Amino acid sequence: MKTSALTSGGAKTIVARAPKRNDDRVILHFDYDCFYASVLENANPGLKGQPLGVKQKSILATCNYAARAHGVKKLMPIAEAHKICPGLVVLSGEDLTPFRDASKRLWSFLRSHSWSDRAERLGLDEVFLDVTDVIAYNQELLNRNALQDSFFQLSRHDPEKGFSFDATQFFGCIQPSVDPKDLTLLLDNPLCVRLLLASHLAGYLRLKLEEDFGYTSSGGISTNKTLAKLAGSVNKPQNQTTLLTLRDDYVQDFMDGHKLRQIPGIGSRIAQLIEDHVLSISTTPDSRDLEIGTKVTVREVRQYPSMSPDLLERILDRPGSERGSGEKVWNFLHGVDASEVKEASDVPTQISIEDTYMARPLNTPNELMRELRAIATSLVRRMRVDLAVADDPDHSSPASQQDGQPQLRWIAYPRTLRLSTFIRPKPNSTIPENLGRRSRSQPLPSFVLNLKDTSIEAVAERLASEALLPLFRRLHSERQGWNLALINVCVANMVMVARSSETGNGGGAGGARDIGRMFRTQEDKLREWTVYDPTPIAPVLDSTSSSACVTDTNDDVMDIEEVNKEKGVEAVEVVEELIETSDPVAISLDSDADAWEEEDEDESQRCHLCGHIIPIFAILAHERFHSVDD
DNA sequence: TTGGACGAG
DNA sequence: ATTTCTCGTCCAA
Repeated sequence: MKTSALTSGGAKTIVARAPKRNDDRVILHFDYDCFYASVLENANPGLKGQPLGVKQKSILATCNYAARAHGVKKLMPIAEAHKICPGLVVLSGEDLTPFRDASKRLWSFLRSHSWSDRAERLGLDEVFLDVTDVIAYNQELLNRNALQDSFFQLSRHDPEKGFSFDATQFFGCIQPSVDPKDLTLLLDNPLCVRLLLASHLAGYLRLKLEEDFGYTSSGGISTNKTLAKLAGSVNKPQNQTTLLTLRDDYVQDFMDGHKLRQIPGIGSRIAQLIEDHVLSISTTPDSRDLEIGTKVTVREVRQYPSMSPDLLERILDRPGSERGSGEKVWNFLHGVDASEVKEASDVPTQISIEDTYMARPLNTPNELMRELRAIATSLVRRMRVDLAVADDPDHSSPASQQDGQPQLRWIAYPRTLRLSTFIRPKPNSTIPENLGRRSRSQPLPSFVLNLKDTSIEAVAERLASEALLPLFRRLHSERQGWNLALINVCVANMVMVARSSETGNGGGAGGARDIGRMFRTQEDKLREWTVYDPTPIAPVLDSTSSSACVTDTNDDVMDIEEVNKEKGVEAVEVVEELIETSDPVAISLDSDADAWEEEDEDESQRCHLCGHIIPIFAILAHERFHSVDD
């Protein structure tokens, strides 16, 4: 990297130049206070104020502040917690459903306040928000002659929407602390004004989280994700901190005070390697302590002789390590982080279910199948919750659902199924490290995507016996006695599914449209991915049955006509997937199928394998299902 | 595409 | 009775 020669007292030292920070953005970070415990308290208000612990298996995943006052800690064994806090109430937190639901609601609310829709969840209890454009808008509106009586506009279109605030001071804490009388001077600095506005937005949002949803939180305000998150940790709980990035030494002093391991993005592995180097510890095979990366500060690493991105790269260089990680760490040490807050998405990139069995490892085929079934059931349920929506087409036949259950349709589906296991380290092995963690994957069998007349249990049973068990045998050839300590089943490699109907309301920028991306439907977002509306061909058939998605080799989605033009191929050759028709029985039981036959015989053709009428464009994909399904 | 390492809560 | 249950990214083969 770039270096510059400095002369100090005659001796020349080569010093790596500090990277340049970009303060163009405004980033908020929210961290809900002891989230799991708060969810359970809200579900059962009688618990409020009492010491509460949340249990997973044999340990406390977390606890509220009343419990912490008694010395209870996260990840503490239950028995120990009861000893030091006899009145401790312990509830199970093994089912994550209520935590996921609450997390999603809070995230949806926060998300509606980023006009660029950049709202990223980190775990269930943290959210990054990019509010750059909201802040810029309000900066222009600010009346310098009446700062005390300012109004923050949350909407471009509805001037009523917003809140009053005093723009002569920050909301919450600031870092570093500044003389109040200097503040008027600082207000001439546009960056300072933006951070001040952001502190009030964060304060308002935290207040709403508490009043409207019942969750207190900690907040961090700065110009990138790393700084916002670290700032938020300065004053917790129930408070917020704005890190003033007005001068480079403000930022550097702030970073320098942290231990290496505290920097998000520097994990135990990286911290260990750097620490060993800085402390000149020869790599003795047994020098690992429990606390890793907590001995050395950012300042000490930074000031280590001839420290530079290149040196860091060499320190971290090992097979499989990320290229450019030297520069990345170097940037972190200086509070530089260009990573963007990712655009909000309703579709997860993967869903996994796992269970651990350390008390009693699995060893017999019976135990194994029981667990595979249980995990498969949870997984199929999660898929239907997170990847499917109720199919209520505005213009379709209103009397379509007689039974209570709304018909579901996929908004995305996974292509890959993966099974991972962990073998418990044997009683005595010198380095009981990994190598116990292994996984195998395969294409997801298409029957899992059948939403019609198929109970979760039935699908899960098939999934366990026809897919997971074979995968398991690929991992472990032994018939039994595996000493299994963990099973993880994951679906990944998501494919967005095209929408079938309701492509309307293109232009109208109504006022209601604004605040809400809150009310932005999943369909709205998926429109970007939608390439083909099959309604004209199969107007009667349930929309899921005829959804298709076209993808070119660059994964860019295009209109089918354009694909034809560009590539000179027939439509049938670029139809990538057709879901839901995998089960011929389901089709034949569908009375609508008759309508299809009558109306579309011209453009359809009989499948020579199952004898059903399939629209011409879908024949290829349909035939693929016959091969996949067997 | 697959399997693993690593980092986050 | 140290190892919960996830989710995401990146790399090499």
